[in-house]
Formats: sequence, structure tokens, C-alpha cells
Amino acid sequence: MTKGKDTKSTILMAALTIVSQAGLEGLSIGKLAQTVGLSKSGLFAHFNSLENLQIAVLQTAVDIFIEKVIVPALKEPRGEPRVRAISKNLFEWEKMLPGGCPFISISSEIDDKPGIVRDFLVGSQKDFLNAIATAAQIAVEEGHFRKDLDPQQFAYDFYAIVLGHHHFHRLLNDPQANIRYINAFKALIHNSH
Amino acid sequence: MTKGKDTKSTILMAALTIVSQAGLEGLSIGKLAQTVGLSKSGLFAHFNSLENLQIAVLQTAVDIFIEKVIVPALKEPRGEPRVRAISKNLFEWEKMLPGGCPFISISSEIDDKPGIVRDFLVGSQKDFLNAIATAAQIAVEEGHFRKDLDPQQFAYDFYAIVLGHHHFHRLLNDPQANIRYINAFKALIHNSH
DNA sequence: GACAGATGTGAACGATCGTACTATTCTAGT
DNA sequence: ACTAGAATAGTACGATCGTTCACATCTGTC
Repeated sequence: MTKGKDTKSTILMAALTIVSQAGLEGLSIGKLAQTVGLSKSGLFAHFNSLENLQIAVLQTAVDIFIEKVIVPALKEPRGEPRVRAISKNLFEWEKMLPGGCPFISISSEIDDKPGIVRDFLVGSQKDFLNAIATAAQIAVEEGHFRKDLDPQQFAYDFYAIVLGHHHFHRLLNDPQANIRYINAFKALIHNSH
Repeated sequence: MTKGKDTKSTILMAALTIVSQAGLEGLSIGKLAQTVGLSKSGLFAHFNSLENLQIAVLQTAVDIFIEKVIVPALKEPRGEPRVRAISKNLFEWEKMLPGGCPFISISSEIDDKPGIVRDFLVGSQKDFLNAIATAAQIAVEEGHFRKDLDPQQFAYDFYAIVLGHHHFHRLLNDPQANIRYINAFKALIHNSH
């Protein structure tokens, strides 16, 4: 009972690390087995298909994301503080894995490949964007943000600068990436008042 | 003389189409040869290595990008009109290939893979961002944008909403993606005054 | 301590990958 | 028309891919 679950979570964490760096295409059963110290077929037996493995990895990422980003934010006061908390936690989240946010890392490679894996990613992304929009909506209700603010547009604007940070930091290695993000977020909050 | 160049450009356009959809990992010599109707080795002889092919594809993308986005923008009046032209042309550019902007499509998959291909992409991305920053700087000098605007920050903010559009449109298939982008761009211009 | 089921191994499969090599077919310049 | 060289084809190579299957080992329960 215990043994299987243990190695399975070991596998998934190793896989998540790989995915954050090399994407889903960079995750092969043979290489992963070698990393974890299992035989190829031994690892395969845990998932029975590559697709199942990929989804299990994404589910693991979602679980950690909720634990590290969403849950702590929900403990903050409703409204603007909660929005700020999401931003702050997301910043930490991006640094947790060596390749940055795995969702962003794989979104471009998967956006033209229909299937279960894509559906899963799209679903979780929409959940997250709805969480942001809801937080913004609450901030409006609390009187922190202006009444005519469009929460969906806020979610777009917010996620855009997050994507920008990933791009400038991970690809361009721009040492100013953090400052650029902070400035952009500050401006977004300012315009939401 | 002519024959070789012809088939080579045919190959590169087909390859660019594939890359925009499936990324660089999705570009295999065998599949590409089949698409173009050549033998694997016949196609290979044009580039002598996969890496060379990848760079040639990126160079092709850069050439088209300059022709369709940059050059027309430079014909617009200096300052804000030119900035708006870049935005408009970029919008068309994203629709040119079936998988959207190839640079965005491959940036996440390549950001942890050091090598010539990555260097090429980073270089061209920096060129483009500098072009945006320069356009913004000119807009400041022309009195269109406010004097204390940071052109580099403007480039970040602008590119962020472009990345956002790609994400919302290509991955999430959000029918509102275009409106979201237009709103965000409008707000960006407004805040730059 | 034996037995059953969970867990892991090893070898093999067909497919595809990038690359190298030789041998053709085509094309352009004379 | 002839010929040199470019352009393309054909075949084979080692490697890796996901997957299957028969077999071994471990683990926990009675």
C-alpha cells in the first residue's frame, strides 16, 4: 500500500521538475525511469500509458499550486489584499521549480494538440483565471476597486504581465524582469482604483 | 541555381507552418520531407543538420516578420502612430500562420535548452523589444507620450498583453481574446499619455 | 511461515528519430 | 549535345521512443 504511493509521488515530483524545464515533450518514460532509479517497465506499470503519466504530473502541479498559491491567498482579507496575495504567492510559485511555472512552460507546445492532456490544462487555467476574476470582483464589492472595473479584463491584464515575467525572466534572462513585473502590477492596481 | 533556392524556400515555408503549430520539437526531418514530397535524405542535404534547419526556419520567420510588421510600421509617422501600427501589424502577423506567432510558440520549450537556436531566438526577441522601446522613446520625444515614461517598461507592458492574447486565443480559445487585447492596448496607450 | 497481491525487472516489438554513405537524376553553362 | 555539379533518392546505422509480456521480488496478512 504505502510503498507504491511513495515511489509514485517520487516519480511525479521528478517528472514535474523535468516538465517545468523541458516541457511535456521532454518527459520520456525511459529518461524519467533512469532519473528515479527504476526500470522503464517498472515505472510504466504505475501509469499504463504516457498520457496518464502526463495528466498525473499536471494534477500534481495543480495540487501544489492550490496549496501554495490559492489556499494562502484565501486566508487573506477579501478584496485588494487577496489580489495582492495571489500576485505575491505566484511570484514564489514561479521560483519553486527549476524551469518556472510548468503550466506556462507547456501551454504553447500543447495549444495545437487536441486531447485529454490539453483539455486538462485548459480546464485548470480557466479555473485559475476565474479565481482571479472572482478576487477582483470581490475587491469591487468591498469598494477597493472602482465600480465599473471588468473583472474578466482584470484577469487578462494580470495574467498577461505574469506571462511577460516568465518570458523576460526565463527566456531573455533579463535581470530587470522582476522590477518590470512589479511596476506593471503596481500600475494595474492603480488603474483599478 | 534557381531550382535549389525554390525547393529550399518551399521547405522553409512548410517547416514554418509546422513550427508555428507543433513547435521546434514537432519539426522532424522525416515528417517534413513527407509533407514537401521529398526523400528524407534529399531534404537533409539542404541543411546538413537539424539544428541548421531550425535556425533557417527561424531566420525565415524573422525575415517575414520584418517585412510584414516592422517595415510597414516604419513608414508610419514617428511617435504614437508608429506604435499603434506595430500593434496592428502584430495582430495580422499572429493570424498569418495556423499556429500563431512562431516565436511565442517555441519560446517556452526552448528557454531551458542552451544552444545556437536559443541564442538566435533570444537575439531576435531582444531586437524586437528594442524596436518597441525605441518607438515608445520617439513617441515621448514627439510629445505624444508623457516625458517620464520608461520605454523599456512600455516594451514589457506591450509585449505582455501580446503574450496574453496568444495564450487566451490559442490555448483557451477565448472568443473574447481579441477584445481583451484591444482593451488592454487602449489602457496602455492611455496610461502612456 | 506460507500465500496473495502489489511492485519491480528484463527482454523484445515496431516505429521513428538524425545522420552518413553511395548512387542516381536533373539542370545549367558551354 | 556534352559535361560538371547541383539536387534528389535509396539504404542502412545506432539510438530512443511507448508499449507488451513473462518472470522475479518484495510486502503485508492470516
